[in-house]
Amino acid sequence: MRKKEKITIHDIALEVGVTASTVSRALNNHPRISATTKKMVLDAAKAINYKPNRIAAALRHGKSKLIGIIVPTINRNFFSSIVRGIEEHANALDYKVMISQSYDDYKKEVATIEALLDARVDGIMVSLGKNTHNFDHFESVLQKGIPLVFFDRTTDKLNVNQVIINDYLSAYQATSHLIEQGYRHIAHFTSHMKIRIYQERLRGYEQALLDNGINFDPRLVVESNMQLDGGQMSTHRLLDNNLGFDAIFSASDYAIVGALQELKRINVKIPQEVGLVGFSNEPFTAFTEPTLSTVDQKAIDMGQSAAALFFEMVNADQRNKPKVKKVLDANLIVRASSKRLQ
Amino acid sequence: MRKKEKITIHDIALEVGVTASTVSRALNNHPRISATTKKMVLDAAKAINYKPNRIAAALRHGKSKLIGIIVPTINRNFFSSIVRGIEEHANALDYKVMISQSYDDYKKEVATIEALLDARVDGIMVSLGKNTHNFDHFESVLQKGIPLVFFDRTTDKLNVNQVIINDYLSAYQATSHLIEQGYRHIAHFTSHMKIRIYQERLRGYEQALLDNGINFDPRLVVESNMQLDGGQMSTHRLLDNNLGFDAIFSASDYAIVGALQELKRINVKIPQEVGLVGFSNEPFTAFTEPTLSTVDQKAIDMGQSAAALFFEMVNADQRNKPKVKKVLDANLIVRASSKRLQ
DNA sequence: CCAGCAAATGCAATCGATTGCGCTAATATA
DNA sequence: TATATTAGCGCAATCGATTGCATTTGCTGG
Repeated sequence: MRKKEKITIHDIALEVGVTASTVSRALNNHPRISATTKKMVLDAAKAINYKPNRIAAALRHGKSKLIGIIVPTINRNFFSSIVRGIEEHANALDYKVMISQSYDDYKKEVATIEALLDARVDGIMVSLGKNTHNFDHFESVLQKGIPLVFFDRTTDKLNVNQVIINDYLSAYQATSHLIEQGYRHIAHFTSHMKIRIYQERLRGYEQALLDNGINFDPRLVVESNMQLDGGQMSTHRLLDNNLGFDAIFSASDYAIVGALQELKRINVKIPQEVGLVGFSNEPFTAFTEPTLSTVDQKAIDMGQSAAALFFEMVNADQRNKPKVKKVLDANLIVRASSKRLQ
Repeated sequence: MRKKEKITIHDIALEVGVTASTVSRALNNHPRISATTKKMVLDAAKAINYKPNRIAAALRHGKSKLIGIIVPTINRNFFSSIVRGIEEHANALDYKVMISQSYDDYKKEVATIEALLDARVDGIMVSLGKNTHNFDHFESVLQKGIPLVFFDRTTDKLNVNQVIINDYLSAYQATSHLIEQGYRHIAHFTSHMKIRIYQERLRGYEQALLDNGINFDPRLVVESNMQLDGGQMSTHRLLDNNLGFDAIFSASDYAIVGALQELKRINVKIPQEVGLVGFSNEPFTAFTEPTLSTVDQKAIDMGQSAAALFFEMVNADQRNKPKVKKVLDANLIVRASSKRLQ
């Protein structure tokens, strides 16, 4: 079984009796090629099983039809769903997607940007790492005129297109929900205050308290890494300081599970004694006992929006176009952990 | 701020006063280039911030330095961790990774293979979709001589390199563990019997029963989609048929959570009355109440092994090399749901 | 002093597709 | 009928890096 020769447009040209130029134009549906020739070319292409070499095309017109995506970790339902949304939109337009993970490591994020530029991607979509507070590595992307879209973990220090959810409003609604359920001493689990989403969620939390005549007590706001153990530690801090909280609104589902575990360990009744609301709608929030209320971020929508924004940038004339910030609404999902009325 | 001209080896050549050929060879550390010239070229390259155009290189020597990965869904800790393992290994060798999801859809899997071939990837690594029982789409990959590695969800109908865990042994150990804990009527949740991993896990389950003098009762083996609802339905089937089971070994973590929920709903005590063991060590198994015993598949190891296998194929002379099947050992993680002794 | 050889580099083709420009022939316009 | 258009296609350069085959230079040995 000998190796099949690679078949190129020249083979089609030979077959049809025209030149490669004509074949190329025919394949690209160029208006200056007659319908009959086009048909012959298309038929011949199919007949000899021609596959265009995207690499050659990419070299010629500088488009790789590749989009680079960087997320902190793909290993989260939220991020993998966003990627899914992007992929769906991109594949429909004949683009492929390259995924990289920064693991919340600043250096890796920088290196990944480099790698994507090396790979000559046509655009980059990023959700920032937790430790990224310097944005120089994106400047070179912008300078090269490569479309750049941020989603979810974004920054305002850079003038770029971004897609986010209304973190402020979601937090406001989640907190209001707890208040409606009769909780009054609501704690808040959060993370690095340099990160926009945590700032916003805190802001929504505060405003909801304010609007309902509840005093904001900074001691009830606890920072951690937002992982399971972070949630556990934060819970202990609240307990140890004897702050008498009766609910927790956490900016992360992982942290709220940590709280749930610790509270159950000391026989605190959920939701009767303490109400819990998380953030992200990770699948496991439906698996816990009791099930956890949380905020669904409509990840797939976000991915599709981000992709849509990207393709707008690709098609439109980009010079001096003002950058847009697309804000999606999230969805509070009320489950057992915060429902104590009725 | 005008657009920076693209800088190529010709710019370096001009700078140094040699030709592009020499520059190319110098950059690639060709032995016929003098050390001094090499140094000058390297210095100049750095000075003018030269970035090689991988697309051009790819076109010339037919290597894209891209690896395509296809998984059913990235949205599972197991798969995303495998991808992480592959990525780590690949990036270290200056390869990039393109991830695609088949969503367990046969047609999408076929289309994705096409797309990856179109993108001229240098190799493909696949975990098969649940509904893939025809493998013609891989034949064209093999014919083109493109390295192909299967992992986890593999098939023996194709002569390819593969990386799997010892599903048989893991199931044997999990079942044996339940028996040691005093359970005697152990049910098994499984899925499509066309899929290797489920065959193997069933086999291990059976053999463990046999070796411990327990009768194998086919009515205790329940097939489902292995999702949460599948686990719930399977549990009801067991209950409705009044089969008097006292443990479940599930080939999926999702299904075992479904069982856990249903059993708790009717006040069955876990692990006192019924013991549970899942498979995959999804993160949420540590979040449930009680925590779930499960089998850890060492996903990152698997990814790295798969990548290692791939690079062996790339480097070695591939003709007629016998295909290898790399079998990794998994790890039984005993948590509360199956620990009733002591 | 010159053939002989090796080291170092240049020349030019090549990978496959794209595209500006030009050419031919057919059709339209005057 | 002569000129102006236009449709349809070919020529050849191009994208940037690579590489087989020269070519040049320098050195060794006879």
